[in-house]
Amino acid sequence: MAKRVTIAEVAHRVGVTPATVSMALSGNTRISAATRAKVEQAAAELGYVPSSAGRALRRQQAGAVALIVPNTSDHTFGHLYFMHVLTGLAKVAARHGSQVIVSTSDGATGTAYERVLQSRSADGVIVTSAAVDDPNMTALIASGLPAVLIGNSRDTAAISVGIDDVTASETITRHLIDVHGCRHLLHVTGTLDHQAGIDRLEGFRRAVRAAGVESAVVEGDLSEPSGAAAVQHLPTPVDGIVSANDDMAVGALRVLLARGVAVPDQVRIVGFDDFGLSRLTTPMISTVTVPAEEMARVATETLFAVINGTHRSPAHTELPVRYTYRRSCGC
Amino acid sequence: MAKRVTIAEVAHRVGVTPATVSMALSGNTRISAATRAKVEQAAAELGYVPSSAGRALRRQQAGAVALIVPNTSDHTFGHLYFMHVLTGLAKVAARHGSQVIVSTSDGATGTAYERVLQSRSADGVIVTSAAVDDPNMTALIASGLPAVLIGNSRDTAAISVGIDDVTASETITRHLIDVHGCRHLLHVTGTLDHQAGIDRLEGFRRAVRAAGVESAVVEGDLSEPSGAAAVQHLPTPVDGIVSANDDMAVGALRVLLARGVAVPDQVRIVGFDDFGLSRLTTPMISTVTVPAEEMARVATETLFAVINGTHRSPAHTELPVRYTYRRSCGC
DNA sequence: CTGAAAGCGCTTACAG
DNA sequence: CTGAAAGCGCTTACAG
Repeated sequence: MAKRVTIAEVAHRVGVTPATVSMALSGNTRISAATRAKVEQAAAELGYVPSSAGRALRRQQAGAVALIVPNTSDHTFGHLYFMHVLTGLAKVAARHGSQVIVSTSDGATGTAYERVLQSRSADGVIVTSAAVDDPNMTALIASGLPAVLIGNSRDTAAISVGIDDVTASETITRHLIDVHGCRHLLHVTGTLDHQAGIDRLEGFRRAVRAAGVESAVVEGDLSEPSGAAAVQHLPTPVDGIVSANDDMAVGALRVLLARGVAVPDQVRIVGFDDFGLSRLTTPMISTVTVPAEEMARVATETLFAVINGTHRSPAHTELPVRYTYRRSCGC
Repeated sequence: MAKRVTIAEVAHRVGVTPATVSMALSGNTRISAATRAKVEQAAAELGYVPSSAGRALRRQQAGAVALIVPNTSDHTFGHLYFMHVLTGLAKVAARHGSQVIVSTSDGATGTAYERVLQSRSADGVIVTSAAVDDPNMTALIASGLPAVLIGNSRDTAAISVGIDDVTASETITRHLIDVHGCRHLLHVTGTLDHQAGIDRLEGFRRAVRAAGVESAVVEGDLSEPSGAAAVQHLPTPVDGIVSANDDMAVGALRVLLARGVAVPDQVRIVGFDDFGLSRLTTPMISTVTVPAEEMARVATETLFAVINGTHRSPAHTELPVRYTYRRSCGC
């Protein structure tokens, strides 16, 4: 076990007080250039790294931000999504000299993020994929602790970063109708206790209503099997499927191909997310590219603004999506 | 900003000293049951959560472990792999009441994990995917700080958890030869500065040598494009491909299918990892299922043993793999 | 048995 | 301008 070097040892070697070392290393102009040079050299020689605990206790801030991962994220969607989010978060946190804590909110502990915040392990949290009216979420927002939500929330007190799911869903549905001439559309929904699921359904409805085409809706749960199940017993002949995510689109695609249905010639399929899956299938899946990493970057920048008191008023930032048309819609 | 409750406030409300509160909450028998009950109630009412910084400073341990993520993990492989690792790590850390820190070792900072350890932000680290003879890695191991490696290392001082890549690669190669009658094999290697790449190549060589079949080797970099490139200009007619990971197998598969080559009828393909991709292609890819999450669980349990002084001697734990034969090899 | 001090490592407000 | 104390919140070793 390598010994840890304290500020006192650096001070002793240079022949100054710990306070001087602290100031020298933080670039306080009160310390002469000569002293600073000596302190810096001694610190380097000894391999001094400030204790995060000592610093955190004194400064009254942890020097870390936390990403709250809901326990419901065990499938591939979750994996890819959270790595995009984690990547974006990590980049911004590094830029702010902050550590990243990943906190799993397992059912038992319940309010994992409250503990993270109250123990001051983290100065703020990024929360994502919360269900609408999740009591933990509303409590968190009400508590006023620094928190930024990735996604859309009805809570007007929330600070959040998201996309316009209604418009995105409407747009890609209209693409099937207007560009590819679909007249019998099926929507496989996401989880309808999440705002994204609700909004993507709403966008679909708007598009089919405006165009006056036939439509059906099957409720899914974002998993690949639920997408497969949704097309097992089609309620009606269908020439286009709008899936609320790519995983379900993969499931639907697989079933159709196995059944000898030509995609996109007989049935066109579009998905949502573009976190990695949609490029792997044959045909590749046309989808709404959700900028997860950028959402995380913006959310984390916002979080630091909240922590530093720069940002106060609740606000929602909306990021643009891209539409990535591949083979599965006929493009 | 919700105010933070300190142990002093709990003590004040109950009319005891902070020391008594600390002992009561930790279940110290010195405190009477009656007092403990009062303390617990007051703590609950006030919403007291111990400060992690205060506790860390006093106890001289952070109450956190860190996962070091190399910067080279930007592709999907990395995403899926690290989420498996992170999932396993998080479960074990939660069981030990420890936080999880994710630390990106960006090129600039270089020895990110040393800083994490020296600043005492974490009590130990899990490191993965390090290159053979990575100087940072050898320095870390030599430093004696608590660290467990996921993967195989030549460093005899390292504590590590891995699989037998040589045998796994040999076994799946022999499967192509013995079960499916392949006689002209191609190996697309992983990065050969990583032990896994070296070992998987070695296993392939052993199998083809023992069986006396023709073979060729193309060096890849674990990315899907490099798998595609490997089969663009085949050096020789090939009836079986052993790819050092699934991403490259996907790339190779895609090129062959686009060229009208039947898989598995004309060319059989197998991969490595089974982190999620291999089930998405058509045909699905036969592969070696690497138990990434379990490796992480075992590694993290070992890490806590090292931190607690229970585990001292360097050791390597080897976990079994599964062989998941799907459509791409003809099974 | 119990009360209260000491001290973990740091930084900044204060005294000189 | 500079030296050195105070104190962040906690836990345990010590004094009584």
